[in-house]
Amino acid sequence: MARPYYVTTPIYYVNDRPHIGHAYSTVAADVVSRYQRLRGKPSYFLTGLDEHGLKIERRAREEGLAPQDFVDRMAAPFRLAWEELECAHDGFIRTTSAQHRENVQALWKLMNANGDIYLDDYEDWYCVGCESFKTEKELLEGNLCPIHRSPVERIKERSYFFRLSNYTKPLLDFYDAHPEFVQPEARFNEVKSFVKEGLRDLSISRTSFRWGVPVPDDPEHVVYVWLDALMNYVSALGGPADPGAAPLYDEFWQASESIVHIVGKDILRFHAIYWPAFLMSAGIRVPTQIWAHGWLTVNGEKMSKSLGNFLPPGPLVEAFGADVLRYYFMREVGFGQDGDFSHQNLINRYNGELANGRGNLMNRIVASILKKHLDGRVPSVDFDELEPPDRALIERAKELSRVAATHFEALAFHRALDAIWELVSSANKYVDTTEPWKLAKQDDKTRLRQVCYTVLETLRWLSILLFPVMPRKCNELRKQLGAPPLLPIEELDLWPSAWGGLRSGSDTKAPSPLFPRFDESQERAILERLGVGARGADEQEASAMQQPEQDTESFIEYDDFMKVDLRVAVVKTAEKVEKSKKLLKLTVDVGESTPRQIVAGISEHYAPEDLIGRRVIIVANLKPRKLMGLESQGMLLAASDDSSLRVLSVDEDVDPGSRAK
RNA sequence: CGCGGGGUGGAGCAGUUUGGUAGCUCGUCGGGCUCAUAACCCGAAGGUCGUCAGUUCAAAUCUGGCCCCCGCAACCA
Repeated sequence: MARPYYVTTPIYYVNDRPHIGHAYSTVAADVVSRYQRLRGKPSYFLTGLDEHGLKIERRAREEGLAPQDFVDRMAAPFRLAWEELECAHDGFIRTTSAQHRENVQALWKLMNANGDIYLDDYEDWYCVGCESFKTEKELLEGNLCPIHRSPVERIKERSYFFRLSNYTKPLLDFYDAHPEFVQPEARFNEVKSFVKEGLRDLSISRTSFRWGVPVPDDPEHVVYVWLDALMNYVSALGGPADPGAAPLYDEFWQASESIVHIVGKDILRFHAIYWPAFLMSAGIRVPTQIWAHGWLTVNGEKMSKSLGNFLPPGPLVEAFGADVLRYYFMREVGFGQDGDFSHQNLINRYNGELANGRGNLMNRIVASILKKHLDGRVPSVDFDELEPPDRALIERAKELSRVAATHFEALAFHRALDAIWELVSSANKYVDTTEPWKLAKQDDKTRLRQVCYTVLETLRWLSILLFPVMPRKCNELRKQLGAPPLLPIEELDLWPSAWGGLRSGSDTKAPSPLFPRFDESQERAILERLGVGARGADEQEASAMQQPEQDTESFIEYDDFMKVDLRVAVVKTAEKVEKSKKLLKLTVDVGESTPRQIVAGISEHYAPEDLIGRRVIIVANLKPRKLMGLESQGMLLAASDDSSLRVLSVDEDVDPGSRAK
């Protein structure tokens, strides 16, 4: 009996709008799920939304909405996007659901019962204006709050901690015992080396905002977002909150053959380290595999807010159809590697592979020969009388079907499609070799029937092999072949292995090309409609909209500004800091008796010798701090954007030590 | 000496585990076919496999050094 298969996407942050990065993950999970289901396995495919957190709370307030109303509104575009993309999820989890919240609390209690949670002080950067903690990464240069642009303070807060440090060894043992736990392998190495460094206990509660799951028995605290978010994979199935009353949990978590989390490489650590540790602590089964896929660039550029090039999937689906976009995602880049989404490339693959390759194979037989010479019906043949080329194609189909299956099992979608396209190509060669148009002229009906049937049956095989990737087109193809639509049935493996499934005598349908070729003018029209290549005024305006608005509350007093002691300094020496990627060690003359040592993160933008003699501006009264063991007695001012960084300097006729204001 | 991945014809990739004619897709050029969505099929050109040295009868593949790119970690006062 086939054992269940469970596959998930990350839950997307509801504050975003769906873009092709989300779509890529979701399509991959859908393809896996459809494949497993075709093989007769019960499969459950989960996606959903992360709806908690400070950012949501704040956005809702800005819009004058209750947080729940806000997330309800933001959830709609995601549901629509997956519908448009034919992603047939079985579950759609929202972290604000009662079922999820109960399960997060249940998880907490289990971890607590295991003695892994304790209360302690948490120390981090805090912005008074926001009334919240900031992570180091959020801060602007010079410890400024990204929102208020004012200095943050180092303060302590009570917080619950998870004894993650106790799980260093159990995790490493687990990794050893499960060599395929993280894919691709290179990513697994990263995870292992991170854990080998030793893990520190993890703060798992916050008191700085309310929009989350309250900690059991201490409602002052809200559960840490990742603990909350990760639990979705279990809570969506019913989870441990309600023992004995969660059949999905029993089937797809407890008894599952495979539990596969598809994630982007950016959130691998949470899935490969924290999540198993939480589950071990709670005594819940750990998933079988974390699959970290790569990132897509768009026409060679990184997707970023400042470029405003987050492509929503909707217009692409409208222009090309869901199946074509799905095909492109799965075909273009190796799953696990980074890749590029290029409109031109999509069109090239469409024309070259879908239209000319598979589409035309269909057309040249069904629309033409079959219709003209065999009444448009699937001919009947005696399989014992087939000739060597026919048998060769059949053998090829069987072999490639097996190969494709192997690759689908391993989530190597591009390789699966590679194998399938070898079959398309073999079939086209077969038609050229057997020359059915000549057989028609010679009126050799027997041979013509054999050739036509062989091609038609190959097409039927293709309609199954490609079904996980292009469900709709495959059923259209089957309709044209006079075959019934493909409906996966539990316990029944529908993957093709036996020749001759296509019924003789069935009527083929009036052929309309499944993948009509785009000519040059259509290509241009599509690209234009999608706004590709015309990167002009609109785009700039859009990105200008993204600039932070002037916030009047963030004005500071002149006196505040004067607290910052800016001085002109002459760079005396400069050298790279050993083993550091970004740091330069400088000594500068600030007109004091001894030069100061300053460590600055500019090594990627300046060669040390270029700085010597420069008159730069430094913050002279900044509290000294050690960086990679070296004390920095001040801070060098520099301006930077996405790609470059330039140090501020003054003309030479100002003495070192002069105040800047 | 922090850990890891990679550098293969114009582009994108496979091949490296288990040394032995360097392969695929796209692009370019030539030919064939004419059933088909100007589609299909065949053939050709194009690579000192990052670099230097070593092992070997033989190295893209094994060993060592070096150069370059990219992740992770550290780090950006």
